[in-house]
Amino acid sequence: MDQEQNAVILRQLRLKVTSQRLEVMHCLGNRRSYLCADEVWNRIKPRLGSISLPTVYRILDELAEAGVITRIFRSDRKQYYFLCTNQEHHHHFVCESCRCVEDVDLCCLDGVAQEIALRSGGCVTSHILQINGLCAVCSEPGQGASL
Amino acid sequence: MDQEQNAVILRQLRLKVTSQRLEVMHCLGNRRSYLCADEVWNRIKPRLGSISLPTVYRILDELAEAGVITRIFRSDRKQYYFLCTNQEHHHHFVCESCRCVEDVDLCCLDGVAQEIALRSGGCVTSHILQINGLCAVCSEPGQGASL
DNA sequence: CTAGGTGCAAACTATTTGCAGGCGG
DNA sequence: CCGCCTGCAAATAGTTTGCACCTAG
Repeated sequence: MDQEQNAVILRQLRLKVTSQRLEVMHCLGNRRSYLCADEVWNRIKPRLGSISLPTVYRILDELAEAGVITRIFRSDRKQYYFLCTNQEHHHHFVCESCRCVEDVDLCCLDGVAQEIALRSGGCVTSHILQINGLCAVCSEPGQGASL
Repeated sequence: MDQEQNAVILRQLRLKVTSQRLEVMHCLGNRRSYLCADEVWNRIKPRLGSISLPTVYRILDELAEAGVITRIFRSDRKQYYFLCTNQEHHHHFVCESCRCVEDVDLCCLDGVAQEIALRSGGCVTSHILQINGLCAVCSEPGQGASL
């Protein structure tokens, strides 16, 4: 059961352990792909009896701020969320077809920060790196699930 | 005058050369920082007499699709646009304080694409890389303009 | 018991769309 | 003069907010 681990995470963040928060975390934690707010909502509604959409938004937002879940960028103007347990600094390879996400360990941030410091004197505080493409399954001809 | 260069770009994209399109390009082309749609709108309105906001949205969108301008990511859910003339593959260092943008030539995409191909067999089609921080001026204590 | 969390309904706001008229090529 | 482009007004939709009630600690 991951509920206990999720409860520990919530306590560390000084957030109360509520069934709503546990369900949101459980929902995202049990998949290798990302979801948007109303998809999370629809999945956990039957399990909780009911939960309001604003609550889902609030929970997703606070978990993302805390770094527990990651935002996935897409060109529609919706927010997507992915939960990964990898604590090391890393980035994501996101399949445009089936929405699955794989970890990518390579990151060139050190080099970039150095270049910026040397060239202009600015300092780096954060960065966004997301790789888009087709996963192994979806890049097989005729295999892709369409979004 | 950059109007003639911008007109050439529009013709290459098979877009009609209209005063609205020229003004949007001129507005973004004359700065080292990014703007959102309604900021562009407010800046070019007086120069054109009038222009509608939906037109600004349409122009920004088609220029971004064509790769003439770049989208800048921020956590509010607005779209920001930056025009840079650098045709080489590169990324941007974005100052969180004054909105200025500097080019960053380093990109680890090749390594990443290789890692993904080797590890799982997926293929990379695009990537997002944006470095956030404070530019040289804004990282001086007491210098930063606040957004 | 009490502060933080949730539900509800309503507001907000960035962005999009349909359509009629306008103008660039 | 034809078809792309624009303006207008209205709609869309994701997300946020105010407030009263509730519940975890």
